Amino acid sequence: MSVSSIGPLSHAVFRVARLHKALAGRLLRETGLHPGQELVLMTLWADGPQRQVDLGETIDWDAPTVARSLSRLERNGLVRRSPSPSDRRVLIVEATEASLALRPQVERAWTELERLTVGALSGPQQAEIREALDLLERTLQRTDG
Amino acid sequence: MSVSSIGPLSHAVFRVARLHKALAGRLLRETGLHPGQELVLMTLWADGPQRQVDLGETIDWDAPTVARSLSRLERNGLVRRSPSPSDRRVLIVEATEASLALRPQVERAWTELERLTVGALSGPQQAEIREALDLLERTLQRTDG
DNA sequence: GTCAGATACTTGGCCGAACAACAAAGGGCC
DNA sequence: GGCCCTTTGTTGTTCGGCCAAGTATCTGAC
Repeated sequence: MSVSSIGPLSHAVFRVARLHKALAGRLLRETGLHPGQELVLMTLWADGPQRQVDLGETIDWDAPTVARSLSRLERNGLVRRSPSPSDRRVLIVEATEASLALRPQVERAWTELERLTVGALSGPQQAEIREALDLLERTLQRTDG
Repeated sequence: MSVSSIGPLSHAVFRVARLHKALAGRLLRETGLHPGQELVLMTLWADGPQRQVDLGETIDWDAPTVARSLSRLERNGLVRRSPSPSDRRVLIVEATEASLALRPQVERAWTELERLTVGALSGPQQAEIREALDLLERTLQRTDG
């Protein structure tokens, strides 16, 4: 009983995800960012200063992952955290001015990532794959808890 | 410029992969295995003793990941490594007898994972998604190097 | 035989990601 | 006011995964 004979769809998801993440890593290389960090920065660039918990909600990370990722970005001067005046539990996160220098590179990397992922797929094929992934996501979402 | 507006397909791949892996983690919980370790064991159960590099080839992991994962499995008594008589560089890996006790649970978990991933999808929808993922995989594979 | 290059594996470092356990602060209820 | 529960964020631990660097061994060209 090999892996693919028991769970062909699951195995395919595994492999696609690994390939995709590795590609993202290669494309982000020049920015010095690791896959995932660009999600944080892009969210902060797009939505502005916000609480950590809201950031985590947007990119769907749990609190510890957000906290540690921000610590690393803060250490590299790409992110700033300041206490909220209205609620002493929360920290307001924002992208620093220094981080803006990376924005063009990051957006170029993501555009390229999408281009390579879509590849030579035809319009209808792209739409099909997108629908398929959305369907998978909704199905998996229901298994939570 | 939000993440999904720049790379909707890439973002979808991210989210599906994360949900899927989290689900695998929950299902494997009773076995005490972490997602990924079951791939190693299933390969060894199916294909028998083999070199680390061949194992890595099958599950598509790089050498350091294979080495460390095997160290952990060896520490837990699920895997045994012995030197090859014909080539003193290589180690032959095999699943231990103790690991066989986990086999039914692992295969049940994977069956359940596939069932939940497929969800309520119709036959044609399943075939479509599988084709879509295969197409994605082939496209991404070509970006290697 | 010798030496360069390929191959097999390990280790160190970094990161994302999950779970658990914790501290601090807020909010509602009595 | 005092109490309980929730919310926010942190740290500890473990894991998969990548790159880079290093060791040991094999192989092939000369």
